[in-house]
Parts: sequence; C-alpha cells; structure tokens
Amino acid sequence: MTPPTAKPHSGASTVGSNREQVRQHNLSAILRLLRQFGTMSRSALTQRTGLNRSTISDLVTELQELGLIVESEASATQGVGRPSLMVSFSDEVVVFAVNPETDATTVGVVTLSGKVITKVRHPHSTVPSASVSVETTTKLIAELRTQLPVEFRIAGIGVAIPGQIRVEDGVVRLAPHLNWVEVPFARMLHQQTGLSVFIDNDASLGSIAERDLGAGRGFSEIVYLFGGAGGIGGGVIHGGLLLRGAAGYAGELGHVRISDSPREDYSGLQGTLESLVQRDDLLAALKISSADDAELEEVLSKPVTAKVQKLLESQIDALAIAIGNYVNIFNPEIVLLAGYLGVLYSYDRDRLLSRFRWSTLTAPQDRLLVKPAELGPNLLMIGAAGLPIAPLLAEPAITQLFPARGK
Amino acid sequence: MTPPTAKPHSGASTVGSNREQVRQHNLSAILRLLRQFGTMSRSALTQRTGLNRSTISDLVTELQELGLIVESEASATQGVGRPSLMVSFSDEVVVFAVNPETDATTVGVVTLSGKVITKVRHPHSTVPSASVSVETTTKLIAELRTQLPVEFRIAGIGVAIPGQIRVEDGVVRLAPHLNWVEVPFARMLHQQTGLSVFIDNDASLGSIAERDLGAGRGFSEIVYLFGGAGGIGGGVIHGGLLLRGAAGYAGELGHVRISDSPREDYSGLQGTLESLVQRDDLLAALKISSADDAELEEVLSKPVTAKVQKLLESQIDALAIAIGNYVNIFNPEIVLLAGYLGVLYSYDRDRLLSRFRWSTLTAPQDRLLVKPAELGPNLLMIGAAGLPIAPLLAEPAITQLFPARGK
DNA sequence: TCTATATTGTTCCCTAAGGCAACAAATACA
DNA sequence: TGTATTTGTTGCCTTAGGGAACAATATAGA
Repeated sequence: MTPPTAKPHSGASTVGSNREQVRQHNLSAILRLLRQFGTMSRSALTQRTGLNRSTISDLVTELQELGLIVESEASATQGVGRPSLMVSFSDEVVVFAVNPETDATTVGVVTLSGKVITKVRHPHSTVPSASVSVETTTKLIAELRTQLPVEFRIAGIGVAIPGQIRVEDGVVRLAPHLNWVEVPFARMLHQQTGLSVFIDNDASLGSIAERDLGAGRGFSEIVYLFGGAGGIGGGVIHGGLLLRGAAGYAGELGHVRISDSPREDYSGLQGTLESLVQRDDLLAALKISSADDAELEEVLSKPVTAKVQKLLESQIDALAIAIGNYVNIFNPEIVLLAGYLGVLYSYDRDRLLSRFRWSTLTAPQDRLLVKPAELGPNLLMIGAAGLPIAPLLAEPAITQLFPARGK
Repeated sequence: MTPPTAKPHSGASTVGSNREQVRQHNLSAILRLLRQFGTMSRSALTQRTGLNRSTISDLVTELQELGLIVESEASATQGVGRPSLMVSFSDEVVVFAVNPETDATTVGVVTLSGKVITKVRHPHSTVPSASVSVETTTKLIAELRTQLPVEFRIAGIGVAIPGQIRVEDGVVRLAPHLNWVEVPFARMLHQQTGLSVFIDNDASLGSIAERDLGAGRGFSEIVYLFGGAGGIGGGVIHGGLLLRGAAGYAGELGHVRISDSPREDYSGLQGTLESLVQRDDLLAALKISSADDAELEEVLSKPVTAKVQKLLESQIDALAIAIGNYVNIFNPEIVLLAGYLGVLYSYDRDRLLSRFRWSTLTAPQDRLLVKPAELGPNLLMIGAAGLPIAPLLAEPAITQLFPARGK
C-alpha cells in the first residue's frame, strides 16, 4: 500500500547520488518543463535540459511507456530542418482536487497540464464536520471515478483547506472557520478512498498554482497574498519552491503584526494585517450582505461615500505597509495580490504603490513587480491538484498510479 | 582569469544531470559533511551519503589528490572490526575573510574547517571611503600572503559588509554607516588582488556562520536576528540555504514595521524593530559612553534604575512581537538572537518568551527553540570565509585555487 | 596466546546511462 | 531540383557507482 501521505520535500536522508537518482532527476526535469510550458518540442527539451538528443529520445520513450506523456507531429512548422516532435502530458492521468468550505465542498478532476476536466460543488446547509466532509468527498470521488474512461489512471488526491496544516502527516491543526481542531484529514480520506492523499493550506496552494500556471509563471521569488471572506493568507515561493518551514505552517502572512491597534483578527492576534483589512468591513460600509470579488469591483468602479472611501484608504495603507515589510524580508521578483486584495489594488493602485514605497528600502524595489493574481475560480482546484502531481513529477518511474475503476 | 565574482547559487541554467555533475555532487556531498561534522571516518561517510564503500574510497582519493582533504589513522578506537580512516579538511587551503567597519578593517585567514588562523585589525581614524578600504585590505592581504607557507593555496576572499549588497556582481548598494553608495567593491578588490572576491551583508553571513559552525548546526530552518551598534539585521536559512531573494537583499528583518510609532530607524523607516530597539538608547539610559555586549551583560546582571528597567522591557516587548511575526512567517525550527539581542534575551528570558507566545499562532510554536547565538568575536570572520568556501565545496574539481605566493 | 567474529579498505568486474558520431529523414530556400 | 539545415535514430564508447571476494585490523572469549 501507499502511505497516506508522502513528504513534499522528498529530501532523501542520504546525500549521495547514484545512477538511478540521475535517471529520476532527468525524467523529472522533462516533466517539470512540460508543466511550465505546456507543450514542448523535443529539440526545445534538448536545449532546456542541456542533455544530448539521444538521451532525450531515450527519456521521452520511457515516459511514454509510463503513460505520462504523448508525442505528436508538429502542427505549425517553425523553420528550416526536420520538424521536431511535440511532447505533451497525457490527458489520461488525472488527480482529484478537493476544497472543503463552510458552505460547500468542491471536488474537481484535473489533468497533469492543469486543465480542470470536471468540477462538482456539493452545498452544505450547516458547516460540515470533518467526518461529514470526508464522507461527502468520498462519495463525490466515487461518482466521478465511474464517469472516467477505464484507461484513465489516478495519481492521487490533493486537498486545499483554510487552516493550519501539518503537511508531513496531513493533520489539520486548526481550521477556525470550519471549526476543525487536530483532524487527521489525510488519513481519514485515504482510508475511505484507498488513494494517496495530500493536504495543505489553501493560500499556500494558491501561490503554487499562480507560480505554475498563473501570473507567477517563470518567476522563482514570489510573495503571494490572498484575501478572502475568511481572512488573509499567503504563500512565499523561494528558489521556485514553496516556503513551508519546519512543519508546513510557514506563510501565515496575514497574521503578522504591523500596528499597535488592539483590533483582533480571526485568530485573536492584535494589530495584524488581517485585523486591519477585513472584507466584511467594506461590505458593512457599503450595506451589502454578500458579493463576490467581481461584483465588489463593479460597485467600487462607481463613486462611493466619504466613509467608504476612508475605509478603503485605511485598508490600502495597511496593505501597503505589509507589502513593504515582505519586500524587505524576501526581496521578491513579484508580489501577487489575489481575491479581495486584488480588489483593493484595482481601486487605488497609485495610492497602494506610493505608500508601499515609503515603507520599503530602496534596493529591493529594483525591478519589483506588484500585480494582481491571474487565476480565477479554478485557482484552488489547480493548486490542490499540484499536491499529488508534485511527487509524480519528482519520481515518475517510482510513483504508483491507481486505475480509474479499481477499488 | 577567474571572474571577479561567481554566483552563490550556481544554479545551472540547464536542468538535466550528466555524469560529471553527479561526480561533482558526490565530491561536494563529502565536503559538506566534513564542513558540518569536522572530522569524519570513511565508514561514517559511507553511511551518511548512502554510497558504496568502494565509491567513497574513490571519491576520497580524488579529493586527496585535489589537496582538499587529508586522511589519518583513527586515534581513538571505536569498537570491533578494522578501524576506519579519519577524513578531515586539509589546513593548507585557506580563504581571506574581510570586515570593513567604521572604525577599523579586519582581515583574517580562515581554513576550510572554519578555524581562524590569523586575524589582523587595522584601525581607521576616520570612516574609510571604499577606495581607502580596498587599499587597506589589499595591503593587509599582501602581508598575510607573504607569511603563509609556500605550499598553501587560497580559495578566495569573502567580505562581510554592513549594508545592502547585490550579490550577483558584488556591488554595495548602500552601506549607511560607512557612507558607501553604489560601490562595486568586489570588482575593485579583485582588480587589486587577482583573487576571487565574494561579498555579502554582514547579518546574512552571521546566519550562515551560525548554521555551519554555531548554534544552528544541524538545523535547516533558522531565523537569525543580530543587533549591533549599527542597527538590526537578520538572516533566514530555509532548506539549509540562505534566503537571498531576487538580488540578495532579502533578510532585512530589522526594517520591518511592527508599530505605528513615528520613530525612525537608521534607514528612515518608521515604527520598525530597529527603530524601537536601539542599543544606544540603553547606553544613554545607563549613562555609559561605550561598552561591548559582554560588558553590557555584566552591568545588567546588577540592579538597574526603574527608567532603565522600563526601557529594557519596552525593547524586549518589541523584540517579542518581531519574533512572533517571523515565527508566523517562517515556521522555523530555531530562532537565534545574536549581539545586543542576545543581551536582551539574557536580561529577561521569561518576559521575552511569554510575550512572544501571545503574538504567535499556536501551531508553529511546536518544538520551536529560541536561543542566543553561540559564535563570538570570530562570527563575521567565519561567515565571510563561508562565501568563497561555498563554491569550492559545490564544485571541488572545477574551482580554481590560487598559490599563496603567486601574483 | 590463540581463535572466532566483526568491520573496514582494496581490487576487479559488471552495469547502466549519458555522450558522440554517422546516417537517415524532413523541412526551407535559392 | 539541389543544397543547407535541423532533427530523430542507431550503434558504440566512456565513466562512475554497485557488488563480491579477499585482505587487514580491531574486539571478545576461552
């Protein structure tokens, strides 16, 4: 049996390299390039990897036999010489992406290239307990499996959870809005489905998704800030990898204190970014009971009252301070603002940027980009899918795949 | 000729692995283990690397031929069976460590194992300009070279500078206390000495030194905070590597805003940790004109006035908030407090720790250590020495060494 | 003191994977 | 149509890590 979870950093305990590891590394290198660029020609793979043509040929053949990639004739011809074969992911290997929320559980089927094939949303009348959530997820996945073609194979399940996650064993330490405490979610879902299960914090997964397939594509130093109804989360990409810390709790960028204000955030910490920038405050000031970010942006494109204006400015100023802090700390290439924070950015980009510059050292401002995130409603599906995909890309010849219909 | 500087992250532009790279990796793995553990037996190397006995034998032979390591008989016998040969760094490969300060320039000769063989301190009557500093350093190095035995070889020069450094080309963007702006220090010193020159921020180098040979040994997720006369700096180790960011400015942990206070730090930013925790404030309150950290700790071990007490508590509280922030952001295994911040820690450890717990999420507090740093006066020598040592350890068979006496 | 056992270094050979070169295939261009 | 260019394929070479047998050197026990 496969373990319920595997370590995201599969840093071997030994530091030496042998031949097998080299082979894995090179197979993995090809898959990672495909993940970044979608479809690539074999000659492009040769250039990018620095390996020999014959080696690439050999590696591609092996990956094809593993059923992970497919080759096709070049469609558009690109110049002199024999046209190179195009390599892309097989669409027959998929993962399940899961996102339990207070009002609904969403499950999607996602390909290795990040395409969301199917997405089903199961509404909850009351906030679901962990066992209810596992049950619902299991049922949805079982249904989706029957709809998959027989030849499809499954790499595993990735779950995005709004809370603090210990990634090594897939335990939800605390998910305040779901009211889950110390829940071994990965183990529970593994026992029900038999599939490998990986879980992580939703904001962390958002940052991975944006790095792989969104506004952060091609960057390796990224600060990602996400504002939702449940507060502010974040993720940091360093050297192309998510910063996880000792146990996976790193990246709580909303719970960082930036002010002496006694106002508390959803975790009870005072003066934090999350305590100062609350979406609900704006909804209250606008006298709207609920709205998604697109609707909110629409409302704010028209003139607002002085009170709303003042609230927005104070929130923008707090966000600017936080961004300044993170630029001083991380010296990123790009800062991505997602969800509600993207709304604030759109509302008064100039104020945000100028305020931010005041609280930042000059050097790390060089060539820095501050941009809204790109991925929309499928953000968490793509991010969660990245969890089981990562170990498959890292060790393609070893990782076990499950049949679509098997038990 | 060697380039004036090399990239610290020599991340090859190509992602494939060939045989030569495997060899480099394995040679490097042995050297990195030696760096961490000092002296190791060949059998211990076999276990740690996971490689075969015969492979270790081969690798050790090559490293011996390169003159980087020496083998010796086991002194203390450890059990049944044939005793294993002991492997340690050759002491005949050295680097120069340089630390320009406002009142003096210090140059040291350091071995690969981190032993400071010689250290000379050249006082300045006035704050030195960059060219004066280069001149002084060049002279000191030339003198030290004549004193080295002929068979010694030099790996390069590492410079620790109090300021913001662009590491890729060794430019000092801003060193406020030295009053240097946009100084191509690495190039200047390379032109005078002919040796490879690497420079970095002093606090970053402190964190590397503590990771390699100090209180952070064996940890891979470290937050390091240093308080000196010139302010507060920091360094973050993530996955065993220093967090540098896009251009090397990452880790400015002192310039992060944690309060609404209008008080400014040495870089003009308001409400930052550095603005709230100033060593000079304490000296003024104590009515002492100057004291090193040991003397300060001595003074504080005796009863102090209520005013001093209050100042210390406010500084400790600010430090606690900052530490809490960094724990939420990085989820480190250990937080190291160096210099003046170590003094604050000793003064009232309990207050610091309890205050810090208030402003931190519970999950990342698991198994977290908060400790004073260990390395004393040789901290920056060891840290700076780590700069030219790093590429040598990464690519031992390729890196060029310079003769002790050559031009 | 001698023997049995355990661990390690050395040597020789094997294996696998990347590199290389020659050739064939498929395009653009004159 | 012929030439230049680029790419895929194939067979062979090189090299570095693994494995097994043997020698060397320790401890433990009779």
